[in-house]
Amino acid sequence: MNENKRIVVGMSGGVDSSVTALLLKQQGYEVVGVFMKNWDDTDEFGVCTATKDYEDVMKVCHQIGIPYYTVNFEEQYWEKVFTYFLDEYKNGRTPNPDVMCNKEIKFKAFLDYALSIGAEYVATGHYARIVEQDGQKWLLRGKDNNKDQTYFLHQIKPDVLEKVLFPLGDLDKKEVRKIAEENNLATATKKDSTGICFIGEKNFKTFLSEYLPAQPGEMQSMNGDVQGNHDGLMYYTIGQRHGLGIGGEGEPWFVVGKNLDNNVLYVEQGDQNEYLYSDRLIARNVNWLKDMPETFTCTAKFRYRQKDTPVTVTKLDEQSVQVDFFHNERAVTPGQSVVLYQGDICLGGGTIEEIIKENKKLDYVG
RNA sequence: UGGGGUAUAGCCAAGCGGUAAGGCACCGGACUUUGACUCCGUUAUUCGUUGGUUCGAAUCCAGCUACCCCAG
Repeated sequence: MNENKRIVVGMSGGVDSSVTALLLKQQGYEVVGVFMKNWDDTDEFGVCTATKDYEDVMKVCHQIGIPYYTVNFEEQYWEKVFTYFLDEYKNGRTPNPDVMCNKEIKFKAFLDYALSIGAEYVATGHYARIVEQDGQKWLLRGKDNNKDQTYFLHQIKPDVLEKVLFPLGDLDKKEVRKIAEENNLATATKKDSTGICFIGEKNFKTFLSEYLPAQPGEMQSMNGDVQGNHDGLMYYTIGQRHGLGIGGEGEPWFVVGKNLDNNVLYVEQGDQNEYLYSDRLIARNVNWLKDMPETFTCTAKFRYRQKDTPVTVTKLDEQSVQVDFFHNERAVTPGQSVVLYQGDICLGGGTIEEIIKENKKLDYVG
């Protein structure tokens, strides 16, 4: 029944997308493996480090018996993702490039490409589920809650769900590894990739310094005392502990904010420090994956791999919301995403713009 | 140039004659498709320096050096 349905699988050269392609092939689809090249990461020896990944894609596709192609989105990636990435850092915020990559590249440019070559669906190795209920498709967390990636997917448009398959959504990571091993896939024991795709193994600071000028300045505690010097505000994010180099007496020091005008990084001592906590945020660029009323309660995540926390959401307009936390939250950070859930259903989410505590906007978080 | 005090890892800091705690920082690793957080682990043959006492000294004594405090 699936014989004549063509599916394009986004293949990264990792075990997840390999198994994705395999499973769809076994289900009888006409599967095409496509490797996305979004970044020219030729190193100082003239070797493109994506080459190794593409070799793995080729091996796996041979094993499965499907055709494979490369598609180049470097231009779109630079324009839509990397520019955003740099702009956010320039403004002292902490961007989430992977969220943007899913929104603009994987589930827009890449999807359009797939449809243009006659594909009925695009599939990826994300740990997330799409289910249909009452004639509507909803995005659900992956069954393997530990690997759930809906946080990164919340910005994709609802109608995109009609065209996407996540075959790994009902599997645990362990099962995926097992399937890969049983089928002797070349990527069966390949280590999971982490880190920003275009930075890879490189040092984050070194990478960023190649694109943005660093402006060293003072680190101050909130009372104005100078505690040390920073290498440039963009290298730090709210709640960060390491890399400050402040030793001495007492508890560890954490970044609690930044002042772009004065080029000051604010630091305070102790994981429980009051300056790290807030009780409300304003988010914009909200994407809804489910119709919701003007105000409702649900749970939210402010960072990937964080536990859900109960909140009340109030729509300010179609694109922005106010989110009130039931309990004070630590290190909520502008530029990161707030993603809303009801049970396993991902309702959508937006970009954190303002942090508020006791009705006062926290200006120091930048 | 009178009196008193302190000198232990990058920074705090235990130790008080029996063979260098701990915390912070740093570094390494785990975790992780952001940046972080978190977790685990390593890090002083040596206690400002030179001598002395002792079976044995970071610990006691003396000289020297540095810093601090009080008087000047």
